[in-house]
Amino acid sequence: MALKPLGLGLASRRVLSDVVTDDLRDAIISHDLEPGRRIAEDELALQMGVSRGPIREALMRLDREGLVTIERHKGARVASWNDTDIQEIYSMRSALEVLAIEWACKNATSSDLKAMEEILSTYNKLSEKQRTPREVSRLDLEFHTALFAAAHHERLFKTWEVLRSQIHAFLVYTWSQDGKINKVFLPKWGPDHAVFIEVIRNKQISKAKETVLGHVERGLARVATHFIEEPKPKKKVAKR
Amino acid sequence: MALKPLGLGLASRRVLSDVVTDDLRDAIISHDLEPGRRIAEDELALQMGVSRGPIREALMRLDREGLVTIERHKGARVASWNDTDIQEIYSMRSALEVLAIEWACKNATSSDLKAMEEILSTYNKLSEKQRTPREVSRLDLEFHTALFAAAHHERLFKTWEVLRSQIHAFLVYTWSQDGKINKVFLPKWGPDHAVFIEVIRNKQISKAKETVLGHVERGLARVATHFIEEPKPKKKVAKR
DNA sequence: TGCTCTATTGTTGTTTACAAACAACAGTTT
DNA sequence: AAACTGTTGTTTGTAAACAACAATAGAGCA
Repeated sequence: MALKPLGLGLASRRVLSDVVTDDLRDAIISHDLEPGRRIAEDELALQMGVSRGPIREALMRLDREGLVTIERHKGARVASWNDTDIQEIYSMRSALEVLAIEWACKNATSSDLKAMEEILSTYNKLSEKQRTPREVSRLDLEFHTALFAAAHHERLFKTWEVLRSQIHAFLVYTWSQDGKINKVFLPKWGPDHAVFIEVIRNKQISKAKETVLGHVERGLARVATHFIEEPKPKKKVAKR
Repeated sequence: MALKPLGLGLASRRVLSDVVTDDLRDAIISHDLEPGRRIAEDELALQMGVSRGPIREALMRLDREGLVTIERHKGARVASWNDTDIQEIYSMRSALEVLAIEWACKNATSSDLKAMEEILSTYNKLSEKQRTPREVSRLDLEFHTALFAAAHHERLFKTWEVLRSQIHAFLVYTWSQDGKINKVFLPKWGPDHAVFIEVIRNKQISKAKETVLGHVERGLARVATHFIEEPKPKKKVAKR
């Protein structure tokens, strides 16, 4: 059984369905499993060396996260994205992040701010070569996750986690396809996010909201161009 | 096996875990299962005449909906509410409904508007006696669900469904405890919601947003008073 | 050739049985 | 009396077998 013996210091004991969920999520985000691909419980169970129980549980969770789509009696497939999805995701993100930064202004502790600063400084320490799409998108989402954590709003955080998975799923892929966007975007990443910390610390709620809105909208603009070119990600019926 | 042979005309075939989920949800919302109550899989399985599989699935879904809380190796209990929860829920609701009505202004079809009007007229046809807290809260949530449907925003709708369950879970209970609030609230319900339909039809986005914001905030004010009196819903360790 | 019906096959839904984790208790030791 | 330790009982996590459903291919017929 493929249990990782000693991973990070985890709060609650890891259980098989957790392992399966995380592995599957990684596989989807890294596009090892292409969008539209069918996932049979039996096949996956055999491949991962566990029974179907934990697999079913993992698939249900990923369905909730929007990374797979389960149809009754028909099974699961990896979710695929079109421009409508992008519009939905980013409009949700705007609404949620505005709420998040509002609550963060009220509730953020100094350790919350410190956590955000550390992510920022981690980014600044990266060399140009280390700033791969994969790594930057990871740090980007980590930063925003820290923002949501600073809001101290349980339901908001859970909702963000769902959205984050979906964003992650197409962000790595999208960015890695576009060299020139990265050229203009990467240098601005640091200063851009430094503003977040500042407005939260000073509790400038209305300015904070504006900052977030602009930020998310620029993010959408970068991503959207990709999904106009690629008209309809035709559902490919993938064979194993 | 306790399958309801012919329920409503359902789109996809109902499966055991669906039945269990719906029954359990109803039981929680109607307070047949009091907040904090322990739910053992075996016990429930025996009681409903199904095996633990569907039960587990149902509990996981209701955990996602926020109606039960699952702790690893410790099982599930019915969620309980305090004033912090109320603040979280209503702040989320504001953000979501503003987004919803914005999208509804852009995307609502005439049949969407008709659906909302019909709920309104159903309400108006109710006699005073029929306007029980249970019935009114059901219609209220149905109306707002119609609003979210009119937005034609899949992810927004799913997020609303989660929130709706939670609201429903304490709304029936809260309202049924307070006679005088209903006296001033019920007569205004109809006109209040009629405005929604009007601003959507005329696509008055900014006015629509204001309308929604005020509406939700008044809702919060009504509910919040209840949770100030009742300081801490002590976790009662309920025996069966 | 084209259609319908049936049988087959592969997949998911459900059940049952077993293993592991946790919680409560009793007995022992200090 | 208090704290530790081993045991027992209850409950969840996992596995494997069985049943039901959906899709498909092929036989039979017009």
